[in-house]
Amino acid sequence: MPMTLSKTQLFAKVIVDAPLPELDYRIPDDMLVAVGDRVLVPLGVRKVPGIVVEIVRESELDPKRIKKIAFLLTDTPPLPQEWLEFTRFAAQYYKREWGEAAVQVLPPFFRKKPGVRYAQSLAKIRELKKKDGKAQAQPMLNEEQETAVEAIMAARGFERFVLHGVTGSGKTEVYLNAMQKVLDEDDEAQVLLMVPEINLTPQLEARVRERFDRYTIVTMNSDLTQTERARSWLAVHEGRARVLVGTRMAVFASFRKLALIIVDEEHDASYKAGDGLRYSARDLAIKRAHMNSIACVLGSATPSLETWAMVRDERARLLSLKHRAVQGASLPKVEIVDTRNRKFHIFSGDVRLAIEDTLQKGRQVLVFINRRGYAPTINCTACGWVSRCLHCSGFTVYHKRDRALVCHHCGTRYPIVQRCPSCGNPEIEPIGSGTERIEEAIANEWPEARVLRIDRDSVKAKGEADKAFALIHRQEADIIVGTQMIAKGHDFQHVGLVVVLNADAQLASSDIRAEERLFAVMMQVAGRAGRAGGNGRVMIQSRFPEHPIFDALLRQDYEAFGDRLLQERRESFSPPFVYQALLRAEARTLDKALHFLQRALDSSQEIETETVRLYDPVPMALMRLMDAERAQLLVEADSRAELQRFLNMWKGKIVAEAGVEWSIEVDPQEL
DNA sequence: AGCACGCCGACT
DNA sequence: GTCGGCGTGCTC
Repeated sequence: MPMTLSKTQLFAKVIVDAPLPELDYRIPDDMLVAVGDRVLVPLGVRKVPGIVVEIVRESELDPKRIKKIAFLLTDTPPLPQEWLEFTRFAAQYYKREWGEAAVQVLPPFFRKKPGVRYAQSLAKIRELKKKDGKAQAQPMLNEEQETAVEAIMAARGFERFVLHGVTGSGKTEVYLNAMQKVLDEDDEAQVLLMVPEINLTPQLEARVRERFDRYTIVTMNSDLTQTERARSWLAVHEGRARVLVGTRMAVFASFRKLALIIVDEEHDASYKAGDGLRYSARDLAIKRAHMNSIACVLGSATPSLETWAMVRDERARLLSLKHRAVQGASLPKVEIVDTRNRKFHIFSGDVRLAIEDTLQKGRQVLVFINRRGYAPTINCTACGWVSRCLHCSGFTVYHKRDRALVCHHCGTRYPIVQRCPSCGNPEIEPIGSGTERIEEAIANEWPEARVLRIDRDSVKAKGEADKAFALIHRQEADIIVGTQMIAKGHDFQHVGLVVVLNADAQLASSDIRAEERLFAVMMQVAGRAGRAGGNGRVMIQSRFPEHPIFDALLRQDYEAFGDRLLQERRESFSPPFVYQALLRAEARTLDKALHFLQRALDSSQEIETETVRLYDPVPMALMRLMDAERAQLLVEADSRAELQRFLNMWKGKIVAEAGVEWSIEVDPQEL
């Protein structure tokens, strides 16, 4: 019987970067398409990038409506099944379409049709070869570190570890050892080391590179150029790179053989994506480890309560580093300075004395204030007028140096007013203090000291921050005033005193996570003092010195702190004991946004559920942002599964309204 | 998401 | 009389 050469028509299910489900396309006879291939497909009048997720023999659709795949991108091997499943999970968990999530997390470079220059840079890319050198000498581990590494290596399949230890306890050495063992064991194995945005410093990268000289290491973060990012991505995708060090986006890299995931500073807020797919890279890292049956290590001096709850109900194994591994490092002495009866402007008498004493000893002082600008707002002394943004529902911040009133939400700048716009009074005064004002006060009080301010305004351009930090290391500054920026990732050898101003602002916050964040930041700030030579001092000014947070802080006792907060959360039915999602709406007017949410709330009545609770629509904390008025509706459930089940049913019932933009956020970090 | 189509208001 | 506003609907 003669061979029939008529080919069977095949169809590809393709995901694209749009809120659309999988779309069917005809595969041209001469095109060899596989699952995971990147393609260009016609969509409406345009051509868009897509990914083939399935190949089928039949389509439900009217054949006339099915278009052909326009182009097959053959520049990279197909995306592996594991990556497809992982992105599908992420999309469905965060209530987006698969394509939106998957295409968005590919490096921009791989979202377009290749040209000549593209091919050239790709060839250059592939020059990054898999290395195979000699083993490195390893620093000695102490007993705790040894135990931690052994526990991680003994993991069979999926297991969560929480590596808990203060600054200087040697967490990094544990990561590096575990990584090394995993890499040495299997010469295909790959490791993902995730770091917060601010921590991917050249210093850390250099340390990892030096240690893993024998392996190809790549990094991934938003500072890389498109080509650099593509090069890293491809090296991991093709298995040439064995180690990926990256920020939250790295969780979506495509691996050949992922064998270990480490999330450093897992409590850090930068793991949560603020736009697009609002994922938590830490949560997804755990899920990905689970899907790959491998270990996931979460490291922190101050674990998030979600993570601490895992430890306490034994979903994660706690590995504690209680002793300082770093030579010469000692715990700084923490003092709470009672400012209830303040008779001073910025620094209490004790703090002033301590600053002078430190300067005399030739050591540096770090002053930490969590607020940039000169003053949070300006105020008319006669009628009480305060400067506000025209586009947002917030005050504008007085920036003295720039001679401007700046909205920190939308960036709008306004000229300084000479007289009150409301009553004409020429006396207008700054209210409160930011970094600029503190800098000014210090310069007045200690005119001989060299003062350096570090915040987002003083080190705007790329590289300026590194220059400023270098200045500190060379001891060319005596007093450093700064925001969070100075708290993270940098080891200052000559700092003898850390002063914390304005810790109270966070204690007064209504955000349930404010206290845990304050604790984390203060532990971090405290870690800046006394890295070398001991006798480091930390002074925290507060009007609530009896607050229990300080008790735990004095003893540097995270466990007690975490347990107390968990207890409070349990009693108040708050996360991590309940699971939350928000339905958000924005419109030209608050009424429209609230109306939409009310309708969505009504539509939820039809859904049968016992444990899911919906709250009334309310304006958001920052109600107006860039001329949009915003409101939200909180949904709570006793389990993730219940919440997911409810959201899946609810999503289909929500009816769009003209002029109202809406979105669902799963596991919001702020309400 | 993008993009086209379509139906009402102020401009060369 | 046309340019352009954004409301509506569709994309395999």
